[in-house]
Amino acid sequence: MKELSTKQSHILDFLRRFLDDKGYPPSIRDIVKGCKISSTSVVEYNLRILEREGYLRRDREVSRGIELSTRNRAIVRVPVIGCIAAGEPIPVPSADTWSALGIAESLELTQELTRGKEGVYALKVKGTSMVDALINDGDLVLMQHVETAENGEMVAVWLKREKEATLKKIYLEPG
Amino acid sequence: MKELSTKQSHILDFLRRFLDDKGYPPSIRDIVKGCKISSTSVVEYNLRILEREGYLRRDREVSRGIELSTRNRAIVRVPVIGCIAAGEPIPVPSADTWSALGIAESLELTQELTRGKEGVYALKVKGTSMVDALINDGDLVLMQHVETAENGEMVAVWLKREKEATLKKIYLEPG
DNA sequence: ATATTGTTAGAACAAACGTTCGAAGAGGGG
DNA sequence: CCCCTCTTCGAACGTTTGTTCTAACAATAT
Repeated sequence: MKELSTKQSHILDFLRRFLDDKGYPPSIRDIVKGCKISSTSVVEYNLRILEREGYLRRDREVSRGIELSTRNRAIVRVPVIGCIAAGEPIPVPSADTWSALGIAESLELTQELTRGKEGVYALKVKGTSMVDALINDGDLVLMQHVETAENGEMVAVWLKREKEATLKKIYLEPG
Repeated sequence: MKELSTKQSHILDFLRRFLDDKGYPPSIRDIVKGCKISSTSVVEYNLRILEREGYLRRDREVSRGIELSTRNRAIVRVPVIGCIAAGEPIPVPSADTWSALGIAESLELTQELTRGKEGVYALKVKGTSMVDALINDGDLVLMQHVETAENGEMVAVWLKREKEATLKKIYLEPG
Protein backbone atom coordinates (compact mmCIF):
# COMPACT_ATOMS: atom_id res chain seq x y z
CA MET A 1 0.00 0.00 0.00
CA LYS A 2 1.25 3.39 -0.93
CA GLU A 3 1.34 6.40 1.30
CA LEU A 4 -1.99 8.13 1.51
CA SER A 5 -2.53 11.84 1.09
CA THR A 6 -4.01 13.89 3.89
CA LYS A 7 -7.35 14.00 2.17
CA GLN A 8 -7.41 10.28 1.61
CA SER A 9 -6.65 9.64 5.25
CA HIS A 10 -9.49 11.95 6.20
CA ILE A 11 -11.88 10.12 3.93
CA LEU A 12 -10.79 6.74 5.22
CA ASP A 13 -11.13 7.94 8.75
CA PHE A 14 -14.53 9.47 8.15
CA LEU A 15 -15.61 6.22 6.57
CA ARG A 16 -14.66 4.29 9.65
CA ARG A 17 -16.34 6.73 12.01
CA PHE A 18 -19.50 6.90 9.94
CA LEU A 19 -19.73 3.16 9.64
CA ASP A 20 -19.05 2.75 13.30
CA ASP A 21 -21.62 5.33 14.24
CA LYS A 22 -24.45 4.72 11.81
CA GLY A 23 -23.99 1.09 10.92
CA TYR A 24 -24.02 1.69 7.19
CA PRO A 25 -21.54 3.37 4.86
CA PRO A 26 -21.84 7.04 3.90
CA SER A 27 -22.91 8.19 0.48
CA ILE A 28 -20.47 10.16 -1.58
CA ARG A 29 -22.29 13.33 -0.66
CA ASP A 30 -22.09 12.37 3.00
CA ILE A 31 -18.33 12.25 2.56
CA VAL A 32 -18.41 15.62 0.83
CA LYS A 33 -20.07 17.16 3.87
CA GLY A 34 -18.18 15.15 6.47
CA CYS A 35 -14.76 15.89 5.06
CA LYS A 36 -15.59 19.39 3.86
CA ILE A 37 -14.82 18.52 0.27
CA SER A 38 -16.25 20.77 -2.39
CA SER A 39 -17.32 18.31 -5.03
CA THR A 40 -18.54 14.78 -5.39
CA SER A 41 -16.04 14.12 -8.12
CA VAL A 42 -13.18 14.82 -5.73
CA VAL A 43 -14.51 12.12 -3.47
CA GLU A 44 -15.01 9.84 -6.44
CA TYR A 45 -11.44 10.51 -7.49
CA ASN A 46 -9.98 9.70 -4.09
CA LEU A 47 -12.23 6.73 -3.51
CA ARG A 48 -10.93 5.29 -6.73
CA ILE A 49 -7.39 5.62 -5.39
CA LEU A 50 -8.31 4.14 -2.03
CA GLU A 51 -9.86 1.19 -3.80
CA ARG A 52 -6.87 0.75 -6.07
CA GLU A 53 -4.56 0.78 -3.05
CA GLY A 54 -6.66 -1.85 -1.37
CA TYR A 55 -8.06 0.15 1.52
CA LEU A 56 -11.63 -0.53 0.54
CA ARG A 57 -13.85 -2.30 -1.94
CA ARG A 58 -16.60 -0.69 -3.95
CA ASP A 59 -19.72 -1.98 -5.63
CA ARG A 60 -20.25 0.30 -8.57
CA GLU A 61 -23.64 1.79 -9.26
CA VAL A 62 -24.77 0.85 -5.79
CA SER A 63 -25.56 3.54 -3.27
CA ARG A 64 -23.24 3.43 -0.29
CA GLY A 65 -21.55 0.44 -1.89
CA ILE A 66 -18.37 0.77 0.10
CA GLU A 67 -16.79 -1.97 2.15
CA LEU A 68 -13.74 -1.29 4.25
CA SER A 69 -10.96 -3.80 3.96
CA THR A 70 -10.74 -5.81 7.12
CA ARG A 71 -7.00 -5.91 6.90
CA ASN A 72 -6.82 -2.41 8.26
CA ARG A 73 -8.55 -3.43 11.42
CA ALA A 74 -6.51 -6.52 11.99
CA ILE A 75 -5.71 -7.06 15.57
CA VAL A 76 -2.18 -7.89 16.49
CA ARG A 77 -1.12 -9.56 19.67
CA VAL A 78 2.05 -8.24 21.21
CA PRO A 79 3.94 -9.89 24.04
CA VAL A 80 4.61 -8.10 27.28
CA ILE A 81 8.07 -9.43 27.77
CA GLY A 82 9.05 -8.15 31.11
CA CYS A 83 9.58 -5.30 33.42
CA ILE A 84 11.88 -2.45 32.82
CA ALA A 85 13.36 -0.53 35.66
CA ALA A 86 16.11 1.96 36.04
CA GLY A 87 19.24 0.50 34.51
CA GLU A 88 17.98 -3.04 34.37
CA PRO A 89 18.85 -5.16 31.38
CA ILE A 90 16.22 -5.92 28.82
CA PRO A 91 15.68 -9.56 27.98
CA VAL A 92 16.09 -10.25 24.31
CA PRO A 93 12.78 -10.52 22.52
CA SER A 94 12.57 -13.11 19.79
CA ALA A 95 9.97 -12.28 17.27
CA ASP A 96 8.09 -15.51 16.84
CA THR A 97 9.01 -17.65 19.79
CA TRP A 98 7.36 -15.62 22.45
CA SER A 99 4.16 -17.56 22.25
CA ALA A 100 6.01 -20.77 22.88
CA LEU A 101 7.75 -19.41 25.92
CA GLY A 102 6.06 -18.63 29.14
CA ILE A 103 5.18 -15.07 28.39
CA ALA A 104 2.74 -14.05 31.00
CA GLU A 105 0.88 -11.22 29.39
CA SER A 106 0.18 -9.91 25.98
CA LEU A 107 -1.44 -6.86 24.54
CA GLU A 108 -3.99 -6.58 21.78
CA LEU A 109 -3.34 -3.77 19.39
CA THR A 110 -4.71 -2.65 16.10
CA GLN A 111 -2.34 -2.75 13.17
CA GLU A 112 -2.78 0.98 12.92
CA LEU A 113 -0.52 1.19 15.93
CA THR A 114 2.16 -1.27 14.98
CA ARG A 115 1.86 -0.44 11.29
CA GLY A 116 2.66 -3.97 10.34
CA LYS A 117 6.10 -3.87 11.82
CA GLU A 118 7.64 -7.14 12.89
CA GLY A 119 9.26 -7.78 16.21
CA VAL A 120 7.15 -5.41 18.20
CA TYR A 121 7.06 -6.09 21.88
CA ALA A 122 6.10 -4.39 25.08
CA LEU A 123 7.76 -3.71 28.37
CA LYS A 124 6.15 -2.82 31.64
CA VAL A 125 7.70 0.02 33.53
CA LYS A 126 8.56 -0.60 37.12
CA GLY A 127 9.05 2.24 39.51
CA THR A 128 8.83 5.95 39.14
CA SER A 129 12.45 6.55 38.32
CA MET A 130 11.51 7.80 34.86
CA VAL A 131 8.69 10.11 35.72
CA ASP A 132 10.62 13.00 34.29
CA ALA A 133 10.70 11.10 31.01
CA LEU A 134 6.92 11.08 30.77
CA ILE A 135 6.87 7.48 31.85
CA ASN A 136 5.31 6.43 35.08
CA ASP A 137 5.02 3.28 37.12
CA GLY A 138 2.88 0.65 35.48
CA ASP A 139 3.14 2.19 32.05
CA LEU A 140 3.60 -0.04 29.08
CA VAL A 141 6.30 0.74 26.54
CA LEU A 142 5.82 -0.58 23.04
CA MET A 143 9.07 -1.15 21.20
CA GLN A 144 10.29 -2.58 17.97
CA HIS A 145 13.14 -5.01 17.97
CA VAL A 146 15.78 -4.55 15.28
CA GLU A 147 18.73 -6.81 14.71
CA THR A 148 21.14 -4.33 13.27
CA ALA A 149 21.43 -0.64 13.71
CA GLU A 150 20.82 1.08 10.43
CA ASN A 151 23.12 3.89 9.52
CA GLY A 152 21.95 7.18 10.89
CA GLU A 153 18.99 5.64 12.67
CA MET A 154 18.36 5.86 16.35
CA VAL A 155 18.24 2.58 18.18
CA ALA A 156 16.92 1.88 21.61
CA VAL A 157 19.93 1.59 23.85
CA TRP A 158 19.92 1.48 27.56
CA LEU A 159 22.87 3.16 29.16
CA LYS A 160 23.19 1.46 32.50
CA ARG A 161 25.18 4.11 34.21
CA GLU A 162 23.47 7.14 32.80
CA LYS A 163 20.05 5.59 33.25
CA GLU A 164 19.10 6.97 29.89
CA ALA A 165 17.61 5.63 26.73
CA THR A 166 17.80 6.76 23.16
CA LEU A 167 15.65 5.08 20.60
CA LYS A 168 14.98 4.82 16.93
CA LYS A 169 11.36 3.89 16.78
CA ILE A 170 9.36 3.31 19.87
CA TYR A 171 5.79 2.49 20.68
CA LEU A 172 4.58 3.48 24.06
CA GLU A 173 1.49 2.62 25.94
CA PRO A 174 1.25 3.48 29.59
CA GLY A 175 -1.51 2.58 31.91
CA MET B 1 -39.59 -8.35 21.81
CA LYS B 2 -42.55 -10.02 20.25
CA GLU B 3 -42.53 -13.19 18.28
CA LEU B 4 -41.54 -12.62 14.70
CA SER B 5 -43.42 -13.92 11.71
CA THR B 6 -41.72 -16.21 9.23
CA LYS B 7 -41.29 -13.42 6.79
CA GLN B 8 -39.78 -11.11 9.37
CA SER B 9 -37.28 -13.72 10.47
CA HIS B 10 -36.42 -14.28 6.87
CA ILE B 11 -35.80 -10.58 6.34
CA LEU B 12 -33.71 -10.33 9.48
CA ASP B 13 -31.66 -13.28 8.40
CA PHE B 14 -31.15 -11.92 4.92
CA LEU B 15 -30.14 -8.62 6.47
CA ARG B 16 -27.41 -10.26 8.49
CA ARG B 17 -26.08 -12.32 5.61
CA PHE B 18 -26.08 -9.37 3.24
CA LEU B 19 -24.30 -7.14 5.71
CA ASP B 20 -21.76 -9.80 6.48
CA ASP B 21 -21.12 -10.51 2.84
CA LYS B 22 -21.16 -7.09 1.25
CA GLY B 23 -20.18 -4.84 4.10
CA TYR B 24 -23.16 -2.54 3.69
CA PRO B 25 -26.88 -2.98 4.27
CA PRO B 26 -29.27 -3.98 1.49
CA SER B 27 -31.71 -1.61 -0.10
CA ILE B 28 -35.40 -2.32 0.21
CA ARG B 29 -35.41 -3.66 -3.31
CA ASP B 30 -32.46 -5.89 -2.47
CA ILE B 31 -34.60 -7.38 0.27
CA VAL B 32 -37.44 -7.79 -2.19
CA LYS B 33 -35.25 -9.90 -4.43
CA GLY B 34 -33.37 -11.70 -1.67
CA CYS B 35 -36.46 -12.74 0.21
CA LYS B 36 -38.65 -13.19 -2.84
CA ILE B 37 -41.12 -10.62 -1.72
CA SER B 38 -43.41 -9.16 -4.31
CA SER B 39 -43.49 -5.50 -3.35
CA THR B 40 -41.31 -2.88 -1.71
CA SER B 41 -44.17 -1.82 0.50
CA VAL B 42 -44.30 -5.26 2.04
CA VAL B 43 -40.67 -4.89 3.02
CA GLU B 44 -41.38 -1.41 4.27
CA TYR B 45 -44.24 -2.76 6.30
CA ASN B 46 -42.19 -5.49 7.92
CA LEU B 47 -39.15 -3.31 8.44
CA ARG B 48 -41.35 -0.95 10.37
CA ILE B 49 -42.35 -3.79 12.63
CA LEU B 50 -38.79 -5.00 13.04
CA GLU B 51 -37.76 -1.52 14.06
CA ARG B 52 -40.65 -1.15 16.48
CA GLU B 53 -39.71 -4.44 18.08
CA GLY B 54 -36.14 -3.30 18.47
CA TYR B 55 -34.41 -5.66 16.09
CA LEU B 56 -32.95 -2.86 14.04
CA ARG B 57 -32.70 0.88 13.69
CA ARG B 58 -33.56 2.85 10.61
CA ASP B 59 -32.57 6.24 9.29
CA ARG B 60 -35.54 7.42 7.30
CA GLU B 61 -35.11 8.84 3.84
CA VAL B 62 -31.62 7.42 3.70
CA SER B 63 -30.79 4.68 1.26
CA ARG B 64 -29.76 1.49 3.01
CA GLY B 65 -30.21 3.29 6.31
CA ILE B 66 -30.54 0.12 8.33
CA GLU B 67 -28.47 -0.76 11.37
CA LEU B 68 -28.77 -4.08 13.11
CA SER B 69 -28.99 -3.58 16.83
CA THR B 70 -27.03 -6.60 17.87
CA ARG B 71 -23.60 -5.46 17.01
CA ASN B 72 -21.06 -5.42 19.78
CA ARG B 73 -17.76 -3.78 19.29
CA ALA B 74 -14.60 -4.27 21.24
CA ILE B 75 -12.84 -1.62 19.23
CA VAL B 76 -12.73 1.94 20.46
CA ARG B 77 -12.18 4.97 18.32
CA VAL B 78 -10.02 7.73 19.71
CA PRO B 79 -9.64 11.19 18.17
CA VAL B 80 -6.27 12.57 17.22
CA ILE B 81 -6.92 16.06 18.38
CA GLY B 82 -3.90 17.97 17.31
CA CYS B 83 -0.20 18.40 17.40
CA ILE B 84 1.82 18.87 20.48
CA ALA B 85 5.13 20.63 20.41
CA ALA B 86 7.46 22.05 22.95
CA GLY B 87 5.51 24.35 25.19
CA GLU B 88 2.51 24.59 22.91
CA PRO B 89 -0.94 24.71 24.42
CA ILE B 90 -3.14 21.66 24.20
CA PRO B 91 -6.61 22.20 22.76
CA VAL B 92 -9.34 21.11 25.08
CA PRO B 93 -10.82 17.76 24.11
CA SER B 94 -14.51 17.29 24.67
CA ALA B 95 -15.49 13.71 25.06
CA ASP B 96 -18.43 13.36 22.71
CA THR B 97 -18.33 16.31 20.38
CA TRP B 98 -15.14 15.43 18.57
CA SER B 99 -16.94 13.51 15.89
CA ALA B 100 -19.10 16.49 15.07
CA LEU B 101 -16.14 18.82 14.83
CA GLY B 102 -13.58 18.73 12.12
CA ILE B 103 -11.24 16.35 13.79
CA ALA B 104 -8.86 15.23 11.16
CA GLU B 105 -7.79 11.79 12.17
CA SER B 106 -8.61 9.16 14.67
CA LEU B 107 -7.09 6.01 15.97
CA GLU B 108 -8.60 2.61 16.40
CA LEU B 109 -7.73 0.91 19.62
CA THR B 110 -8.81 -2.16 21.42
CA GLN B 111 -10.61 -1.66 24.67
CA GLU B 112 -7.73 -3.35 26.33
CA LEU B 113 -5.75 -0.19 25.80
CA THR B 114 -8.23 2.40 26.90
CA ARG B 115 -9.70 0.09 29.51
CA GLY B 116 -13.09 1.56 28.95
CA LYS B 117 -12.00 4.95 30.11
CA GLU B 118 -13.92 7.95 28.86
CA GLY B 119 -12.38 11.05 27.35
CA VAL B 120 -9.36 9.35 25.92
CA TYR B 121 -7.70 11.27 23.13
CA ALA B 122 -4.45 11.40 21.25
CA LEU B 123 -1.91 14.02 20.35
CA LYS B 124 0.64 13.95 17.62
CA VAL B 125 4.13 14.98 18.59
CA LYS B 126 5.74 17.62 16.45
CA GLY B 127 9.46 18.09 16.44
CA THR B 128 12.27 16.35 18.20
CA SER B 129 12.44 18.63 21.18
CA MET B 130 11.41 15.81 23.45
CA VAL B 131 13.72 13.11 22.23
CA ASP B 132 15.33 12.91 25.63
CA ALA B 133 11.90 12.14 27.04
CA LEU B 134 11.60 8.99 24.93
CA ILE B 135 9.26 10.81 22.58
CA ASN B 136 10.21 11.44 19.00
CA ASP B 137 8.78 13.33 16.07
CA GLY B 138 5.63 11.80 14.70
CA ASP B 139 4.87 9.89 17.84
CA LEU B 140 1.34 9.63 19.05
CA VAL B 141 0.56 10.30 22.67
CA LEU B 142 -2.59 8.77 24.06
CA MET B 143 -4.03 10.67 26.97
CA GLN B 144 -7.05 10.63 29.16
CA HIS B 145 -8.87 13.82 29.80
CA VAL B 146 -10.00 14.44 33.35
CA GLU B 147 -12.03 17.40 34.47
CA THR B 148 -10.73 17.68 37.98
CA ALA B 149 -7.46 16.65 39.45
CA GLU B 150 -8.02 13.89 41.94
CA ASN B 151 -6.18 14.13 45.18
CA GLY B 152 -2.79 12.52 45.01
CA GLU B 153 -3.10 11.71 41.31
CA MET B 154 -0.79 12.96 38.65
CA VAL B 155 -2.38 14.95 35.89
CA ALA B 156 -0.97 15.90 32.54
CA VAL B 157 0.19 19.44 32.85
CA TRP B 158 2.32 21.31 30.41
CA LEU B 159 4.75 23.73 31.95
CA LYS B 160 5.44 26.22 29.23
CA ARG B 161 8.64 27.55 30.60
CA GLU B 162 10.15 24.34 31.84
CA LYS B 163 9.04 22.51 28.69
CA GLU B 164 8.09 19.63 30.87
CA ALA B 165 5.09 17.51 31.37
CA THR B 166 3.93 15.41 34.20
CA LEU B 167 1.04 13.14 33.68
CA LYS B 168 -1.21 10.72 35.35
CA LYS B 169 -1.89 8.23 32.62
CA ILE B 170 -0.27 8.33 29.27
CA TYR B 171 -0.36 6.20 26.16
CA LEU B 172 2.39 6.54 23.64
CA GLU B 173 2.76 5.35 20.12
CA PRO B 174 5.66 6.55 18.00
CA GLY B 175 6.34 5.96 14.39
C1' DA C 1 8.38 28.15 -22.18
C1' DT C 2 5.60 23.58 -22.95
C1' DA C 3 4.20 19.09 -21.50
C1' DT C 4 2.76 15.98 -18.07
C1' DT C 5 0.59 14.39 -14.16
C1' DG C 6 -2.19 14.84 -10.15
C1' DT C 7 -6.07 17.22 -8.21
C1' DT C 8 -10.20 20.14 -7.81
C1' DA C 9 -14.61 22.21 -9.50
C1' DG C 10 -19.28 22.26 -10.97
C1' DA C 11 -22.95 20.72 -13.48
C1' DA C 12 -25.88 17.38 -15.49
C1' DC C 13 -27.93 12.81 -16.26
C1' DA C 14 -29.82 8.35 -15.42
C1' DA C 15 -30.51 5.00 -12.17
C1' DA C 16 -31.43 3.63 -7.53
C1' DC C 17 -34.06 4.33 -3.68
C1' DG C 18 -37.42 5.32 0.27
C1' DT C 19 -41.99 6.70 0.79
C1' DT C 20 -46.84 6.99 0.19
C1' DC C 21 -51.52 5.82 -1.11
C1' DG C 22 -55.57 3.32 -2.39
C1' DA C 23 -57.26 -1.07 -2.91
C1' DA C 24 -57.81 -5.68 -1.87
C1' DG C 25 -56.99 -10.37 0.13
C1' DA C 26 -56.82 -13.30 4.43
C1' DG C 27 -58.19 -14.68 8.81
C1' DG C 28 -60.85 -14.33 13.11
C1' DG C 29 -64.66 -13.08 16.18
C1' DG C 30 -69.15 -11.11 16.75
C1' DC D 1 -73.30 -12.14 7.23
C1' DC D 2 -70.44 -7.82 8.86
C1' DC D 3 -66.54 -5.82 11.20
C1' DC D 4 -61.93 -5.49 12.39
C1' DT D 5 -57.04 -6.19 11.99
C1' DC D 6 -53.10 -7.79 9.72
C1' DT D 7 -50.91 -8.21 5.45
C1' DT D 8 -50.08 -7.85 0.49
C1' DC D 9 -50.09 -5.61 -3.93
C1' DG D 10 -48.92 -2.25 -7.52
C1' DA D 11 -47.97 2.04 -9.06
C1' DA D 12 -46.41 6.63 -8.74
C1' DC D 13 -43.75 10.55 -6.86
C1' DG D 14 -39.85 13.02 -5.33
C1' DT D 15 -35.41 12.63 -3.56
C1' DT D 16 -31.00 10.61 -3.17
C1' DT D 17 -27.07 8.94 -5.28
C1' DG D 18 -23.32 7.13 -8.39
C1' DT D 19 -21.39 8.40 -12.57
C1' DT D 20 -19.59 11.14 -16.19
C1' DC D 21 -17.74 15.04 -18.62
C1' DT D 22 -15.34 19.28 -19.34
C1' DA D 23 -12.69 22.85 -17.61
C1' DA D 24 -9.40 24.65 -14.70
C1' DC D 25 -5.68 24.73 -11.29
C1' DA D 26 -1.18 23.21 -9.24
C1' DA D 27 3.18 21.09 -9.11
C1' DT D 28 6.87 19.08 -11.51
C1' DA D 29 9.44 17.56 -15.23
C1' DT D 30 11.16 18.20 -20.17
